[in-house]
Amino acid sequence: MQTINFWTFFEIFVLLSFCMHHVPVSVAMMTPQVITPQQMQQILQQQVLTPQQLQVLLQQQQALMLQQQLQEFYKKQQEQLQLQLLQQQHAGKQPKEQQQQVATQQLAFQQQLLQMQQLQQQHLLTLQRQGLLSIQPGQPALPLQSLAQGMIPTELQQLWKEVTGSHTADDAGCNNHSTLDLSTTCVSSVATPKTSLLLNHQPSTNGQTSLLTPKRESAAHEDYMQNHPLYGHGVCKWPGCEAVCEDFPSFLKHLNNEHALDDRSTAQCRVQMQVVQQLELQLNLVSSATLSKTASEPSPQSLPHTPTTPTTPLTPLTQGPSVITTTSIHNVGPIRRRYSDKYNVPISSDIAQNQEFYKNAEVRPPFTYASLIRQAILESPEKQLTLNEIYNWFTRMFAYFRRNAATWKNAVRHNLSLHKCFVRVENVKGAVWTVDEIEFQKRRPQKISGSPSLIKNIQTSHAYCSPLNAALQASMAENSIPLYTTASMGNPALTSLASAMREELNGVIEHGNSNGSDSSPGRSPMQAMHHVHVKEEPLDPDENEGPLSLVTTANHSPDFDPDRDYEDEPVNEDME
DNA sequence: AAGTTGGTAAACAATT
DNA sequence: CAATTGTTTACCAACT
Repeated sequence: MQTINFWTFFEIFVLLSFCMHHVPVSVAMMTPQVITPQQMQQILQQQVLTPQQLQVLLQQQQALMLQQQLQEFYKKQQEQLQLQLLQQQHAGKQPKEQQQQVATQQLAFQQQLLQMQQLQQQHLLTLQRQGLLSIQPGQPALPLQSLAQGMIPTELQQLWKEVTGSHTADDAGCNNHSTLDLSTTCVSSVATPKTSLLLNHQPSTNGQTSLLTPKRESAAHEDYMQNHPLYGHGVCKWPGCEAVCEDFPSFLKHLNNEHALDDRSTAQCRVQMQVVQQLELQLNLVSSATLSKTASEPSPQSLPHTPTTPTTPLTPLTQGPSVITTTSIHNVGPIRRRYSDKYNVPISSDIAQNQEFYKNAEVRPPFTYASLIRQAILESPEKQLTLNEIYNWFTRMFAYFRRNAATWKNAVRHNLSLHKCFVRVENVKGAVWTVDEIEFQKRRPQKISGSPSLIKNIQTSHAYCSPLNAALQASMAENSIPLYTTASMGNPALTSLASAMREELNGVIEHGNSNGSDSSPGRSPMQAMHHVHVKEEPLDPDENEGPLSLVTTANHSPDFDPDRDYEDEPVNEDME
């Protein structure tokens, strides 16, 4: 049965996604007004935000994405329902059971939608309270687009810089992880006309629309304390927490202890983004599968990039003002934080799906040099590259590496020499570099931090539940994220997704085996799947990347000239 | 607290 | 000769 095959793939894919803590990307592609997960990730990495700001940002993003989805979803839901039923009736082959099943699934979807909507409204309320979304009575209601336009990355960055840097005297309030008081300065500084976001909503009547001013700071502070977005009715409202806190100070203490910006909360962010992505993916697939059910399947690669509607604008990341520019957010000083290892972002799919982003935005790719070099080599047809070809890959793929060439080229050479996983092979016309995959995996221990119960949940529940649902439940339970996808998400129309996953799966299966005796608690079944032919020694777990089966397309950045020498490009480091 | 890992800088040799 | 390629050491910061 095709359906069974599909679910098998789907199941594995979902598990894989969560095991890898894969940062979703297609959301950003399809709803370009929203911050990309990468930008979110960068924000996380830079740790310029307090957990509260992060939470707000996350909620904001979710609200935006959900709102954008909701409008179209209703239409498509109806469309699809009718079309499917029609098709099935005409085909006459489907037993009534299946028709009923389809109808049930439609219902489930709609329930899910309702939950999303409720969540969204909750988010919006929270945002209003926070002052991040100001609803101005005097202004005419603007279409959703204008809200989205207020969310361009640069402005957000500016916003956060403003928030975190505007009051060094009271810096501990906003910028220190160890304290959680989102001071009124934070609130008032974001609630400026410049940065306030207009929402296509009726003006609220509860007085929350007024902008806070410095004069009202103390009063506002009181107000804020009473209206802390995460505190209400003596209960912590962090998603899924609901811890009882007698008073506000104890709540703050609780917040500080339990919801600090650590691996756990960032994992929550990722999972939530993932959830949204999965939902959107489903929405997209439902509609596309409906439209092309009898036709050929859409190409797998095109799936994540297919716009929801033909009118969806191109990603603003490639457009003027929205491009993340050097002056806006380029990293100051050396970045010593490690990304890929910590967050287990699969480099191949990240790069593949965010090619345009990395090509145009001067954002440092969240991977180590070693990972990038390996990626470059493995992407090549012969799985080998000369040093210069590696250089070229860097500059071709990443705008970030079109500057400070001396620095990163030195780093590349340094890495090539230093790491055993890079093997120099003498060639007829010089030398090329190859990757010793075993060595590479050896030196990259991986953990899924503190989630044995997640593994357990997945293992025990995926067998009999809707796979995605089970994985979501498990993941969100682990990460204390409320379940707003309780409705069954199964839908036969998602078949086309299977082929998209097959590629990734092929890579995984082909890739790995383990010594088979791994029973460490923090290990996921998917990780175990990864080691297939690595038997020699007790290796550390994989990186979960698999052999790069998600092939990147070869379109070059329009503004990148491969012949140009970026080495001496004047860098506007300019004045501080 | 110590060890590990990764990024940067730099000295230097070998090769082209 | 210069430029490129490759090796190595040192230091720092983040992380475990």
